[in-house]
Amino acid sequence: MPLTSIEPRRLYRQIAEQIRGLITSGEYAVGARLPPERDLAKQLRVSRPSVREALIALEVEGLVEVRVGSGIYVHAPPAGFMAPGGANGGPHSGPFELIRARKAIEGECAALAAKEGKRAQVNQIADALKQMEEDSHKMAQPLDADRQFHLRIAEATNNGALVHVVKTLWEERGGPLFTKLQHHFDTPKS
Amino acid sequence: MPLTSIEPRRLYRQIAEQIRGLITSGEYAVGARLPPERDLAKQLRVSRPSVREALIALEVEGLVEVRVGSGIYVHAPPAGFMAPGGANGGPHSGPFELIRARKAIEGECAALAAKEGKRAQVNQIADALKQMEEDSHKMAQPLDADRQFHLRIAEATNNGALVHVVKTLWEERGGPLFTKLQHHFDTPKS
DNA sequence: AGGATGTAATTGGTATTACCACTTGACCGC
DNA sequence: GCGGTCAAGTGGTAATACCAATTACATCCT
Repeated sequence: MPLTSIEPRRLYRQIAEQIRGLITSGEYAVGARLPPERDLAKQLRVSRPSVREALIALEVEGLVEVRVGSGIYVHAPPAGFMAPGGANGGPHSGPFELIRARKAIEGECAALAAKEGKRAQVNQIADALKQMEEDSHKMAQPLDADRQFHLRIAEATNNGALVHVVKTLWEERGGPLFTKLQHHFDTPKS
Repeated sequence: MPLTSIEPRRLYRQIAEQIRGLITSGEYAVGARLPPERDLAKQLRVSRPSVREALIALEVEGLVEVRVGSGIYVHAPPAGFMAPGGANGGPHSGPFELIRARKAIEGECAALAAKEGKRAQVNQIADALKQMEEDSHKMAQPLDADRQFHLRIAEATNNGALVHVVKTLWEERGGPLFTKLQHHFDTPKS
């Protein structure tokens, strides 16, 4: 009984997500030094290696800069995945942007996949779609199957860059500030 | 003469570099499973946490994919370039993927921008376009202006997520292995 | 014999601990 | 006042242990 096929996101991604949230929410401005690794580990109730892994991920993304013996500093805001200021009056920046971006990009993916896709890949898409329907009947959130569906389409384009983009956009889901808003719009309609 | 500011590169970067080399040199083809973390640590004479940090960096870059309990697999080569020993049959996946991805996504951006864009943003786009023409007359590579052009279009969609995606795809350019190939296809035609 | 099933080895994930190198700032002597 | 020295703080790396998931193999039942 495949209930809700969980997706155990790895710790370092969750931690990175949290820290990313601290930065983008304005908690730590550009140039500011965020708490030492040991404090972060204690606050987040995780081990220091895990925190380090998250920080390395953020460093590769160019979000933070690590200065040996000094600390970790905010390097550059991601230039607008979400609202910059904490108490700002941003109209509809947030889940809406992600959803519309996904809509646009995944639409193009489908078009490309239709031309480039191979038969096996089409079958994978069909499988994901069927799985999604089954989950829907079980009153379960079809999150994972939905993700699989769109991911398979992206893969059918035989374009690694597109796959990466789609994957990234999906991972932005589950963010610290999104989830509580996201499900308002995620009623079975897509 | 400011000497050479030494840069004690951190271990995980050196390790990542080595593994990256193993991948791009064809030692490990796409889909292949590279040695377990413990073996890598032993071969490289470093600790497992360091290897893990390097692997996470590579994972963030999209080079490898880790499957829990199974192993680490090569996900997508940054470019299917002129490696002689490469036994891959991929046609020409590499810069082409990026260019086609950009074409698809930026096309959608333009459509969205046409609906959402404000007048000032349209002017910015026009400015970037003019700048690009001027650069072209100077026989200069219109790289930056070109980037500005597409970036302005993305910004005109008022969608931070799309801006980020476009920016990311452009940054993939200038990569270590791309530049020397890229300009073959970047003749003034886009 | 063949398929289903359970079990053990492999492998990544996380935690704990310790120690080293570098940076930084304060303190002290000149 | 200026310079050097030292100590506290912080990231860097290592070693180890244990857990969880996967996979392969052996086993058993039909």
